[in-house]
Amino acid sequence: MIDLLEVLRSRGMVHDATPDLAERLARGPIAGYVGFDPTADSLHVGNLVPVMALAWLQRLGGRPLVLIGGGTGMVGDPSGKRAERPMLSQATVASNSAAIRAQLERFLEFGTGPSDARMLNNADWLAGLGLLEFLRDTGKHFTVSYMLQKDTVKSRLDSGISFTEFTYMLVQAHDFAHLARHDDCELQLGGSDQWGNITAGIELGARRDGAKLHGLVLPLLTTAAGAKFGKSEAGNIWLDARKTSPYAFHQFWLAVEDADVQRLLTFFTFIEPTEIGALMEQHRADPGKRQAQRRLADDVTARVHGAAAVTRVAAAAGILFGSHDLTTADEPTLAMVTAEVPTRNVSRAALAAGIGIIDALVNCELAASKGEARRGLDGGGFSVNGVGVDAARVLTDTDVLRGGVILLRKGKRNWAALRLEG
RNA sequence: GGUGGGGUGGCCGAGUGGCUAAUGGCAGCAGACUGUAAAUCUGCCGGGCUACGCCCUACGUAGGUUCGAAUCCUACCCCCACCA
Repeated sequence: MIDLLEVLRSRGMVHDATPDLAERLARGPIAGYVGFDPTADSLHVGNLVPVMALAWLQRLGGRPLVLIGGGTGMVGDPSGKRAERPMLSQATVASNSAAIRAQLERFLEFGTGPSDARMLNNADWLAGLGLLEFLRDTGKHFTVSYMLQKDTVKSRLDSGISFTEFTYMLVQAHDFAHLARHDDCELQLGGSDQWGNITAGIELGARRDGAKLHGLVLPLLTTAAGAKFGKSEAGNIWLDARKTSPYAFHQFWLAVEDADVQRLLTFFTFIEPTEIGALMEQHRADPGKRQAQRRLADDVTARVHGAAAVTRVAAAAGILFGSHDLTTADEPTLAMVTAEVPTRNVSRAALAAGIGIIDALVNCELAASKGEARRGLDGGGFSVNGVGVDAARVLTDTDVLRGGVILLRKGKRNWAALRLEG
């Protein structure tokens, strides 16, 4: 039987793993965990690599544990000097966790069976943990020199690291050992930056409890251009449809550059490597068709937003990017488009009086400020119903298309709709 | 507590009295070319306005000197290194 390590390796998803993991996997299914910060009420695509790893773990018979950092989220990893990490209230953690769980259900089967996923919150055991108890049971097993050798600490010595951050690895180690004791968890997965923290947990398990624990870290995903993956001009690409519309989500994957598609297909879909190979073959034969990107976008969007969303969104994109003349498009076609695009209402009266293009653009958030709108207009970056406009343009009733909308566009692929109300 | 260094726009990093809304790089946005790709070239890149000009806000914070300050002075806050 193929094991987790083989599958992930064949997909280039193993950055490093503890040496005995292969042997352990050969003996049977394993429970493994990944930690997530409950700092937002949604996951974003950057979080998806470990999620996929957990999904593979489950597909191969293992039991995925999702650890919500309700406790560590309060102290951990304060980046930036001014941005003091916000204290999350229990209520926020609870609602964020619930939202994250709902998203994870798209990838994992939750339940109580032997290979069903479970969600845990480390606040449950960290909140009541006393300092003395922690120092005795966990701190005692680590030397400072061991901790100083960790890259995460070493690289921070010059720029400064607080005691809290320094201690973070012990808290995470404590979590791993706790899960090992109480939930038979023998494996921790995470990004490659987690290696030090994971091995600390393995150390603790071995020294204190005589447990044999394992770790596997995934590569840090960057684009071919070296940029951080998962951001667009609008910021993070979220799984939550209210934060990133299914249309925008699908577009994000569709616009991926050639140099990245193959890797993204292997990371974010369950498609077999041989099939991906064949797909890339097709893609190279006619890159302009973007078949690989289409497959990627459809696959991931279907998993996150459902197959129906893919159909809708692809149809809308076909119209928006096709050679359709929007001014003559029929109502159903336009309805399909406007359903996928951010929409603002305008009153009949306001439109009759005429709406300046600058105000309209700011109003529908295609421009962040009037100045930005003006500059964009000067550069020829905006269009109304597919026709380029300048700053003097005023929107009136004559711009209203069938179905009562006006379509505004910035650049090639940022759309917004004004809907006539009443 | 001492000594030294430092806090500039999303990030990095110049700038030591007016020519500075602040060089340069990165990131970002738009245009051209393409394939909703890359590369390349071009423009933009604090905000507002009844605009070829004007008004706000901005160089850690608060005062001060000056016709004029990111640049000088004072106090304070914060960060870093070494020492105690």
